[in-house]
Amino acid sequence: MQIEITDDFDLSKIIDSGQCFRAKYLDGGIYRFITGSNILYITPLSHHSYDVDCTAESWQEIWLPYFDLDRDYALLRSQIDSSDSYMKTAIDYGTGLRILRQDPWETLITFIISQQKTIPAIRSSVEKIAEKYGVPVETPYETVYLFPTAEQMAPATPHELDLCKLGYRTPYILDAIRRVTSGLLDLNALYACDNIQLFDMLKTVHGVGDKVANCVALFAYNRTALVPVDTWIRKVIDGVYDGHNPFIRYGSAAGIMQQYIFYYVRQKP
DNA sequence: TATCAGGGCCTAG
DNA sequence: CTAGGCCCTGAT
Repeated sequence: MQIEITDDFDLSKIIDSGQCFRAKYLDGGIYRFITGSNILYITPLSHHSYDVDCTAESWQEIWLPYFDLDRDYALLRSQIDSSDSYMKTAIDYGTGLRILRQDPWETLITFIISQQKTIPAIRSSVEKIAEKYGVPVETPYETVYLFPTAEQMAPATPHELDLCKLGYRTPYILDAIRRVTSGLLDLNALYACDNIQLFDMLKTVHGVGDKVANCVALFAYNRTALVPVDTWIRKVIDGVYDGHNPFIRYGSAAGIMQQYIFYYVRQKP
């Protein structure tokens, strides 16, 4: 099926933006995304048109929200304070980025793992978990292992998880599994919570601090007013903005601005 | 081979 | 509130 996307949409930038760790580029111009039990192969054609291997219903119900395509990013970019030259540069550089609406469970586990790891190391651990506990799906291109649900991960032992190179994070993952499978933490119910409630509930999980909670809120629950502050963003706030958080002023788009700057500081030559 | 930092968080003091 | 420790990997 062929679709048209006229707003900002750059698949390579999205994949390299550090918010998702299983999306990838295959050969032949094909990009692959996974969410829940859905797998998408998408190929840019020409002039805002793309080939996707899903049905119209699936595009509408799953992938359109996944890529946050209801939001007008070009409009957002046009509303930036032009006196903020660093922000302007970052946004020009990162045009095409989008904030994904990912699966909350996968996002929670992934960002617990992310602490004190490089992106390649995160990818490796997440992939190992999928291969060990996830359901395999045969596609025309490859065997994909879906990211396991909390229930599917429930039998995991500390020794098994150690094989996924989680290090000191293993007890954190076990705590997350326990809280979700017991109903103590209902990730679906959190969609209805306000930002503060969501943030506080996520932080009840051992190993989830401010940064990880903000990442899950932003990259799964699309809470774009929230700004994860990691070491890179910290450096920009301190070095470029003299310690003053430059994102707050953008209100409900603050988290999106953070993503442009995160991408810029990581990728710029 | 050795060293270092990596999208932090928890605990003790 | 702050310092130190944490398990491991990828990069140099």
